[in-house]
Amino acid sequence: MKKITFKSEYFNAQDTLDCGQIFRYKPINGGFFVFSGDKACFLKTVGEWTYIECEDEEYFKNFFDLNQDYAKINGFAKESKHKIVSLSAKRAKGVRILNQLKEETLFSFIISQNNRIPRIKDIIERTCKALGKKLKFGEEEYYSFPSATDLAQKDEQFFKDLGYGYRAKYMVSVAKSVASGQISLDGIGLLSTASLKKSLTSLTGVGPKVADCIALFAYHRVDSFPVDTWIEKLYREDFCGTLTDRNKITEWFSNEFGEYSGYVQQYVFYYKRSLEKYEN
DNA sequence: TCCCAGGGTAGTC
DNA sequence: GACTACCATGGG
Repeated sequence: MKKITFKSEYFNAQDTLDCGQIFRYKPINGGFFVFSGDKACFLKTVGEWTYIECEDEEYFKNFFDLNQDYAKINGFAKESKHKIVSLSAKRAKGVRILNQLKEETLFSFIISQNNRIPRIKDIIERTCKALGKKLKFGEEEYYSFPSATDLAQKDEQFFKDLGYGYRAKYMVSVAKSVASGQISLDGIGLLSTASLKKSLTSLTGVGPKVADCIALFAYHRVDSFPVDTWIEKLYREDFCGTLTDRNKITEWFSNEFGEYSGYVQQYVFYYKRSLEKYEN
């Protein structure tokens, strides 16, 4: 077991995990088990220090985006003329954009459509338990995220029984497209962000918002700005926006924040949702 | 009971 | 191109 120790005021384990970009993690002893594909680690933040315990050091260094200059990123957002952005940047300064696996992110965000985060987590956990490999991280048992090939062998009823609802048919269709090589998730990584999103939305069940999330969380396309119901609400309430077409709202935000779009989006998404939690 | 959730598809005009 | 009904499920 290796231990990576990292000092930064721009890394908070809970804030990074709890902002809807990742669905497989589990709190323990003030820290978290974090799962990605068939790998696992333990993550804990104490003050400005963050500890990562894992076997595959290089994988998790990249996973937690340790090579990015978050002082610069957060600084950009803090100086924004938009009050909500600078405020969010201060409150959510420990949020980072993870570098997640392509297949896992694709299938996870297909589940996410018109759904709630706790329920997304439950469905993914049931899927891993049903199809993943049983593994151990220290004393902790966990299941790997199943491959597209494994998913492609199941029918619509299988996914319905796991609680997918109407998304079951999307899983069947997309799993077959990926498993058959009809689309190469690595191959499309060579494309421009616009072409990458176009390729992703060619899959049944992947629309513009889900494609934006995959581009951001699995391909690190930080010029993406996913617009969901929360962001649309924030756009109206905090930016006094008048556009109603989500594609145009995405375009507006991307033009406004350029190469920092993805980071700004996570800051404001986290802040807006945490506000709602405290109010209720 | 209705409303909503990290929306997308297919049909209509 | 834009508008809209419909899509499962579960929590508030």
